[in-house]
Amino acid sequence: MPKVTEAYLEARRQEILDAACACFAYNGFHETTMQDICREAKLSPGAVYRYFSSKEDIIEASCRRDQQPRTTRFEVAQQQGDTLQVLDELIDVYMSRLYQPDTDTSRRIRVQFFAEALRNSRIQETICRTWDDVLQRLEEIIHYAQEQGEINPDLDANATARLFLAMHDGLVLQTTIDPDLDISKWTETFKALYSSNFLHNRGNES
Amino acid sequence: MPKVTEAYLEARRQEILDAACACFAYNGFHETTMQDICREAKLSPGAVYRYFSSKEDIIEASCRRDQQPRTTRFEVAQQQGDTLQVLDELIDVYMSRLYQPDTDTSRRIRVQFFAEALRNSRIQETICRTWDDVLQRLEEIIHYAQEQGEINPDLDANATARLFLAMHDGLVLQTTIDPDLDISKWTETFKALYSSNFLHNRGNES
Amino acid sequence: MPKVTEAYLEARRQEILDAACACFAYNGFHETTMQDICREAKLSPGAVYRYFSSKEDIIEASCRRDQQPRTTRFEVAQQQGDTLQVLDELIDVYMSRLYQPDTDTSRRIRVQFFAEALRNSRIQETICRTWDDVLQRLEEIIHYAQEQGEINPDLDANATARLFLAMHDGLVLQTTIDPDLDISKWTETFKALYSSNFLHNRGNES
Amino acid sequence: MPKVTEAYLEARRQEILDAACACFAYNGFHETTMQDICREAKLSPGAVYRYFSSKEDIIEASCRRDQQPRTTRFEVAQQQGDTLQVLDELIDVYMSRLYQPDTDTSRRIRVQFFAEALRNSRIQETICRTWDDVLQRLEEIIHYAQEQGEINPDLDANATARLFLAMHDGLVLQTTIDPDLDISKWTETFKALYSSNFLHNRGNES
DNA sequence: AATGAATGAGTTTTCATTCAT
DNA sequence: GATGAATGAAAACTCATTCAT
Repeated sequence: MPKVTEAYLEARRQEILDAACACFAYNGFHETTMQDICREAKLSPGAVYRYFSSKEDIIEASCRRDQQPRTTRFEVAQQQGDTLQVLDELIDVYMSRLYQPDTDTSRRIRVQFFAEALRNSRIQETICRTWDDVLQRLEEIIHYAQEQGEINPDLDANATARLFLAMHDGLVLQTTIDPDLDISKWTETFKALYSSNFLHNRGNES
Repeated sequence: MPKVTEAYLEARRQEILDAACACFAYNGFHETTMQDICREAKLSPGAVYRYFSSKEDIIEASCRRDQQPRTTRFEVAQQQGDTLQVLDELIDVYMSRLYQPDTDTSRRIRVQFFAEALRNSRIQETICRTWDDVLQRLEEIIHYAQEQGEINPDLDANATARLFLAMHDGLVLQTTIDPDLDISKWTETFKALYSSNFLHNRGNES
Repeated sequence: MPKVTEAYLEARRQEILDAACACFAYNGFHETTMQDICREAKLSPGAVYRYFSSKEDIIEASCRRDQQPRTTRFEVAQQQGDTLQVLDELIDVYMSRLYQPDTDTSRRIRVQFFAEALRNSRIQETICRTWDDVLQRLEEIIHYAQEQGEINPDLDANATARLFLAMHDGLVLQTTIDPDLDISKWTETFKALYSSNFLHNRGNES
Repeated sequence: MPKVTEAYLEARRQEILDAACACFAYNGFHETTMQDICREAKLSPGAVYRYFSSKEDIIEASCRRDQQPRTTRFEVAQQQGDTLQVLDELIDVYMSRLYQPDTDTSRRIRVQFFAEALRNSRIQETICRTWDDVLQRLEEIIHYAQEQGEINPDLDANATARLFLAMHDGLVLQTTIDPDLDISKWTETFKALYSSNFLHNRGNES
C-alpha cells in the first residue's frame, strides 16, 4: 500500500468533513442528510461510506477535528511561559476570533456539539477532554500569577480558570446566536477582570 | 360555553409540555418522536395535536416557557434595588441551581435551545429577548455600583454585564455537559471578581 | 314520539346535508372532513352522528337527494304529454340551468358522484336508477314523435334517448370543469338536431 | 455519465404510472395509497419517490399521459382531411372503444379526472387543453362540411362540435358507470345525427 | 474505487368515530 | 339531545444505508 494512497485517502476524508461541516453549521446535524453531504462533497453515498462508517462517525470525526486547534493553541501558548501576558495574548486571539466572519461556521458547529454532547458520549468525551486540557493550562498560568503576586493567592486557581473558560464559551454562544452584538469593549473588560483587579494586596488597605 | 374550563385546557397544555421537556432533555428535539411525547404524556397523537399544531410548535412553546422564570426572577430582583448585594443574591440563586439535581432537565433543554436557535428564528428571538432583558437589569446594577464607587467607572457597564451573563451561560454549559465538576468554589470566586477587586480606587500603583 | 320531533329531526338532517354539499362541491368528498361538515352545519361531531351513521352515509344521502329533482322534473314533464314540445321545454330547463350560478354547487357535486359511482355501488345504483327513469321518459317521447312522423322511425328510440342524455351530461361536465365556455348557441343547436332534421322523410334522395 | 440510461429511467416512470393507474381505476385517487402503488409497481416507497415528488405528481402525470393519445388521434385524423368521412371514422374508433374491455381502465380513470379537475387546477388545465384541441379539429370538419353543403350552414359550427364532444364524454360516463348498457345501436344513431339529417336543404320542403 | 438506484423502517400528521359528561 | 375531548389506525413521505454494476 503506497504512501500516496494513504495521503489521498486522508485528503478525501478531510474533504468529506469539510462538506459535512459546511452543512452542519447551517442546518444542524439532524437536519443535514447524507445526501446533503454527498452533494456538497460532490461524491456518491457509496463513496462517502467508504471513508466513514456512518453519519454518526462523520459527526464524531467533525467534533474531534474541530477541537484539535484549540488544544494545540494552548499547548503552543504554554511553551511561551506561564505569565499573565500569555493569558492576555490568548484572550486577544479568542476575542478577535469572535469578530472574524470566517470563524462563524466553526462557532456554529461548536454550539451544536454542546447540544449533541448530551446525547452522544463520544462527543461529550471529546469536548470534556479539550476543556480539561485547556483548563489545566489556564490553571497553571493563574497559579504562577498567584505565586508572582499578580493574582490573589486566596482564590481557587481551578475555579478561576473555570470561570474564564466559561466566560469564553458563553461569549461564543452569545455572538453566534445573536450576531448583532457589539463586541468592541469585551476584550478590555475581560482583561480588566484580572489585569490589575485581582491583585491580592489590594484588599489590604481595608 | 366550553364543556371543560379554560384552566383545564391550559393544564393539559402544560402537561404536554412537561412530557415533551422530559423527552427533549435526554433525547434532544430531533431524536424525540411525537410518539415519545404521547407516551410520556399518556395521550394519543390526536389529543396532543389538539393542543399544539406541530412538533415545532411544542418546541417553541417549551422554549418560551423555559425562559419565562429567568426574566421573572430578574424583574423581582430589580425591585429589591440596584445594589451589588442584589447581584450577590442572584449569583447565589443561579450558582446553587447548578447543584440541584432537579434543575438538570431545565439546563439540558436550555443547552439544546442554544443549538436550535441557530436554525429556528423563533427560538433565537425568544432566547435573545431573555438575554436582553437580563442584560439590561445587570447593566443597571453595575451602573449603580459604579456610581457608588463600588466598581471602576471606567469599565463599560454593558460589556461587564455581558461577561457576567456569559460566565453564567458557560457554567451552565459545562456543568450540564460534564456533570462531575466540582462546583463548590465557583460562587465565591465569581463574587471575588467584582466584590472588592473592581474597586476603581483599588489601584495601589497610584 | 310526537310529530313535531319527527319533522325537527328531518329538518336537521336536511341542514346537515346542506352543509355537507356546500363542502363537497368545492373540496370533494375525500378532502372534506367531518369537522368541515360540523363547522358548516354549526353542529358537534356527536350531533351529526345522531343523524347519520357515517360519512359514507352522508355522501349516499346527498346523492339520493341530489338526484330526486331530476326524476321529479321528468315525471311532471311527461304528464304534459309525449310531444317534441315537451322535449323542447326540458331542454330549455336544463340548458338554462347551465347558465345559472346557483346550480353550480349542484353540478359540481354531480360530477363528483360520477367518479364516486365507480367505487360505491350504492351511489352507482342511485345514479343508474335516475338515468333509467329519465331515459324511459325520453324514449317514450321519441317513440311518440316517431309515430307522429316527426322523427325517423328507423332510428333506435332507446339509443337516440341515450345520446340526448349523454349530450346533456357531457355539457354539464364541460361547463362545470371549464366555466368560461360560451353556452349561448347550445340550446338552438341541440334542438336543431331533432326539431326538423330527424324527419324521416327528410331524405330528398327519395 | 449516468449509471443507467435515460430510457431506463423513463421506462421506470412509465411502469410506476401503469401501476398507479391500475390502482386509481378501481379505487380512485384518494382511496389509493402510496403503498398500493408501491405494491403494484413492486417497488419500495423510496424508489417511487425517486421518480415522482409526490402522490399529486403521479396523479398529474397520469392525467397528462392519459390525454395524450386523444390529442394525437385527432391530429392524425385531421391530416386525412376535413370531410365527414373523417368524422365517421373518428366515431367508429371512439364508439368501438366503448366495447373494448381493455379501455375500461382508461375510461374509469378519465371519469375520476373529471371530478379531480374541480379541485386541482393542473388537472383542469390538462383536460381543458385536450378538449380545446379536439374541439378545434371537430369545428374545422363541421365547417368544411357546411361549405360542402353537407351540414346546414346556419348552425354554429363550434356549438355543434361541442355537442358532439359532449355526447362522447357523456357516453363514456354512462358506459363506465353502468357497464351493462347495450351499445350496439349507438354508432349508427350518432352518425344519423349528421350524416344526412343535417342537410340544410332538407327544411326547404316545408 | 465509485456510482446511484433501491430499500424499508420510521417519522409527522390527519381524521372518522366514540363516549363520558 | 348535545358536546367536544380523546382515540388510534393509517396516510404520505424521508433518509441512513446497502449493493449490483
